[in-house]
Amino acid sequence: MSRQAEKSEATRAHLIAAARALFAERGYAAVGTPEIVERAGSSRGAMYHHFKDKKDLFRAVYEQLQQELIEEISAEMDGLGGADPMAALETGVRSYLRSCVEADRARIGLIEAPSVLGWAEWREIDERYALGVVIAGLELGRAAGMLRDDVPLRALAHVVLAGLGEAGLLIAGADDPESARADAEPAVLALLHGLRR
Amino acid sequence: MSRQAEKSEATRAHLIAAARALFAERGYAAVGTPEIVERAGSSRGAMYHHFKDKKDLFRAVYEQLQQELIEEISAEMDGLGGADPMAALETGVRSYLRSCVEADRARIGLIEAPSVLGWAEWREIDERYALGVVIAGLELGRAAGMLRDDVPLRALAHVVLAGLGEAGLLIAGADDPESARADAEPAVLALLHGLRR
DNA sequence: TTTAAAACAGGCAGCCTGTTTGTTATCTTC
DNA sequence: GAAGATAACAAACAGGCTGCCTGTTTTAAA
Repeated sequence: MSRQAEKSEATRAHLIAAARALFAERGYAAVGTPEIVERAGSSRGAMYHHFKDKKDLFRAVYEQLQQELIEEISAEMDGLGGADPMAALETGVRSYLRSCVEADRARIGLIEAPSVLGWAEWREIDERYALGVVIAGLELGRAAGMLRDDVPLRALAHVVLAGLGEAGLLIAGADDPESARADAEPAVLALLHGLRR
Repeated sequence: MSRQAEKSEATRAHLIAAARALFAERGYAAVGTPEIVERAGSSRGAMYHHFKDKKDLFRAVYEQLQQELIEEISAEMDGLGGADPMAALETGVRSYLRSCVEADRARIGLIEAPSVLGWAEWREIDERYALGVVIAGLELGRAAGMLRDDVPLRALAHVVLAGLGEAGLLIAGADDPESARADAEPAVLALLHGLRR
């Protein structure tokens, strides 16, 4: 990697990290680019060199977040060996909700992203990450004959993922995240189990 | 009602209506107050007299939306007579999804509201409207012994409502809302039926 | 009729965004 | 290795928007 590309990647990463922290803390609209670049130890000129606009920076933050998320979760799911699809789905749910106890993922990914990116683009990105995992999980469950297959899969995955997201918000926004998790987790699992046949 | 209060209420209503149309069309952040007051045939001075700030105007729009929504839906649910709680819930779901075919409710209530009001306030308002209906519906189902009662009700209501909302977005954002509804409705109903015992 | 207050209108200051122009460092090519 | 080209950054600028503040008019009350 060339010296130039290295430095460039570093400032890019600093900008994303600073934006991520600030967006998580106070939201997209309440944080200005001057504050972001100051925290990143950079300048607005550099920022607008690397990103088309503020929204583009947010998009990078969001994709990073999703990337991390599915890496974590699918690692845990794969750890099971793939014998039992239902167990894998359950593990995925538990893993996700556990990660929502630290809350920046929930705020950026579920509260800010839809309004900043617009629903269409948000959905499109999601499809490459979290939604993709859910769809795959449900498909495996069906292939194993463990889930009812008389419901449109794609729509079902959307609805399930939304429920999971809300559970995450419930946890992330609670005074006592651990006890909120104890409430939210059974709720999501109950929905999932209700899909068995 | 005095002549003054009458006129005052009229401009207030005009402002809310204009804001509602514009927010639904292009989103909260992309619409400025100058455009809102121009469409309302009013002035920024008047707007800041009636509302604390732009967010306060949005809040009024959102509450109006929720008000209309639950009036419509609970009217239909009550029309069933209350004999069968599961049928009432199903009717509520169908009624909501039907209303999402015209899309401003979905965009304002589900995409914009959480980020504009913040999750805590959004949830608080929701609790007085849609979430309240869902909680009541689930409680009736449990009282009738038709729904499993081993899951925290409040969390369950949140998760179900979020799923319902996502289904609404799926419909509102689709090229062909009617066919999207044909996919999304069974998905939500499948989750609901899965909660029976 | 006088006084107070509500309803509104317009202007002002401060901030933010996106663009543009300018400068420095790095890479490539001859 | 020198020179042109390009990427990386910096800083100033214009336009727009928000919230506030100061007036003005209309209505209600005393």
